[in-house]
Amino acid sequence: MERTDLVFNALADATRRELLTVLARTSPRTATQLVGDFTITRQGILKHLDVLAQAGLVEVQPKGRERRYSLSPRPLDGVNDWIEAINATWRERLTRLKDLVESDEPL
Amino acid sequence: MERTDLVFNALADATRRELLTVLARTSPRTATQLVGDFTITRQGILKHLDVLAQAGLVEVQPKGRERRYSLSPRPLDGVNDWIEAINATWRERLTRLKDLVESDEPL
DNA sequence: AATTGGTGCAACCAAACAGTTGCACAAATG
DNA sequence: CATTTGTGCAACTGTTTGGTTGCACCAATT
Repeated sequence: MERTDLVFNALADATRRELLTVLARTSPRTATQLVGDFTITRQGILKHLDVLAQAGLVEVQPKGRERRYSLSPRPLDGVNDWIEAINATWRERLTRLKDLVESDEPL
Repeated sequence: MERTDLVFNALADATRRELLTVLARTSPRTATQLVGDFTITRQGILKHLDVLAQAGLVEVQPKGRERRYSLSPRPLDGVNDWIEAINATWRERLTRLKDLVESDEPL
């Protein structure tokens, strides 16, 4: 799995997106601190945090015996780029169609 | 599963993203036409197209005995909005931190 | 030194999923 | 009418994954 794929995959889960939202508001936080905001176990949260970290969407900073997680939103640019690429291709295709219709060529 | 969730989930798969890219370039296309661009079966493609349709990212247009699929990129706006929301919260948090540092208050 | 609290690792389970094959049906074509 | 070609539906398989419990470890506190 390459980077872009990891990012999209990480965003595919609602709990993980919620984690990012929480971390955008208040970071860094440890897994145990995050448990309160969710209904699942700390281990469950840790798995999600790991997926997010693999995608580069979250950074871990060990501090004493704690592990503090904070948001790292830069990979989201890649998502924007991909979407923009799709939109560009689509717009260009529409333009081609429009030109074709406006030219008085027969079908 | 609500709409936004369906969209994110649809984008999580590499084959589905590839499908969208192909459809952005050349649509509408039938499932059988699309097979050539991939290594998987028509049935596999159909499953992916169904997921994309559920998310509103693809539209189906029956024509004779064919079923023509075309891109419908509007749900991608929702993704952009979500990313922008995250970025906004994050920026605001950074600003709060900066203000806190610049005010000459003691720690 | 003993206890407490935060952490990671491993095994396990059930559900979801990507992808397949097989078949039956409907619409074009001859 | 017979044949071909595109389609949908259903069943099956292997793998992934979200989530759990249990345990061992390590650092801080007393």
